[in-house]
Amino acid sequence: MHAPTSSRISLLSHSVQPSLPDAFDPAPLQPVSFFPAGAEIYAQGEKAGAFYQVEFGAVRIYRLLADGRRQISTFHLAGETFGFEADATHHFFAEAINATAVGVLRLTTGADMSRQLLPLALKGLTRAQEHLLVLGRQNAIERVAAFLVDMAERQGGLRQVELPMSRMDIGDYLGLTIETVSRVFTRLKDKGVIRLLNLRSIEIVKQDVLQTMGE
Amino acid sequence: MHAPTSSRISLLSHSVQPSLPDAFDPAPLQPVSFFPAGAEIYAQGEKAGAFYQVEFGAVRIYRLLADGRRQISTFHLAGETFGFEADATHHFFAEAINATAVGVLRLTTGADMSRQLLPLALKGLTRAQEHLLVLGRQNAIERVAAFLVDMAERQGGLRQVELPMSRMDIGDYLGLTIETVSRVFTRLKDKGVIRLLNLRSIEIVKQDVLQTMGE
DNA sequence: CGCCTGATTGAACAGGTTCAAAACCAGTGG
DNA sequence: CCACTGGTTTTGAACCTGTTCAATCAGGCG
Repeated sequence: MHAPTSSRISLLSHSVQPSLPDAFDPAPLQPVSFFPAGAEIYAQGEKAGAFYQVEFGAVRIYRLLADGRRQISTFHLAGETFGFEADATHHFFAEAINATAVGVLRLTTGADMSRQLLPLALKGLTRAQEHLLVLGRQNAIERVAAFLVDMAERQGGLRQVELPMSRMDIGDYLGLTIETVSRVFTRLKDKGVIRLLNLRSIEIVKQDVLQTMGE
Repeated sequence: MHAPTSSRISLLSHSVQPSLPDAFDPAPLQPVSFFPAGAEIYAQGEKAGAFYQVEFGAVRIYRLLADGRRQISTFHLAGETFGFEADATHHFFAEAINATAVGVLRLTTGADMSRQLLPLALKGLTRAQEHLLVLGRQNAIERVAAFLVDMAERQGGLRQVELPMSRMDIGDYLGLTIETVSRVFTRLKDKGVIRLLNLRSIEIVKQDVLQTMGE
């Protein structure tokens, strides 16, 4: 496991409790922890008790099978919140995809906390259930299309989309191999639906076509 | 849309608000609504604003693609609660699988409500994310094994498991066709892992083997 | 400039789907 | 009680999409 640039443990056990900011507050939370690319933020089985807001960078949440197969359930981009669990244990792994900063908040058990967390939990639940439809019933092209549309929306609906993650990550998110992801990108490019500006950024040329494919 | 045996609308718009029972209370909630097999409890796009607890029977929660492909995200058995949404709109369909009774509760916006709902939402989130691993990374035999183990656990861990739903429902839950589901059942039977007592109930003979296959 | 990792492309393969037919089961009526 | 009937499930065979294995290509960093 990688160590974050500023010790995670010391921050989590920080004895001075900062005043509770609004979970939706776009301003940075305190304290902030930094993780280099690939660093583990928490592991499955670890004790939970904090939650996190991405300041910059990107985070992948995933689970593993015994033989190493991996399923990424969500990516979290700047501004998004993650880390809340049904019980005191983390059921998933969280890793920084790139150099990432996350605001860390210890959980209190207040009613306010519930009121703030519930909308986030419900939104996450809806997203997860929508992703089930993609994995259970859509083919490779539809999966990639849905992924690109989602990423574009989360980045403000611009034509140009930044993909902070590798093909491997995309594959493990969409239940595909890297080869298939790569082939689908090529296919979409040849059809003139997208343009590959470089490995990590694409331009959506035919928004409507992509939209239709992914639903 | 099927009409429930006692009108859903009249129950939902019931002007007398019963005292709020504990969401975890195993005793029947009031009022109770009855639905015959296949009846719609709510539809995607409908206004949300109530939640439900299964008294007896079983419920499927699902989403559709434009061409009719269906993904069931969850089954709810007796005692389980469903129907909470991220906003005022239902994002999924809910249908009775068999003759089913559900307790109906109108939502209030209190802090108590948040505190009661949050654990349910978080549990649902964890379940959905675990199901993502099944759909994204497991093959047909592993999916069915995981499903049977889950159903067995939810029925008290007994050897004999009742499957209230059709092969079609199981397929749409596991992202498989009915033919594949049927073939896997046959394969598991031939291996001596399960016995098919009748179409809707199976006996788990080799619990350990099934367990290992599904993880 | 060269190396090393990640991405792309190619060809053979396999698991699950599709299409089709037979078997089974539950419910109904004689 | 049994036969009929409609729908569901099982079984079979051909097919297809995505995987696997392998080689080439590209790009970032020392």
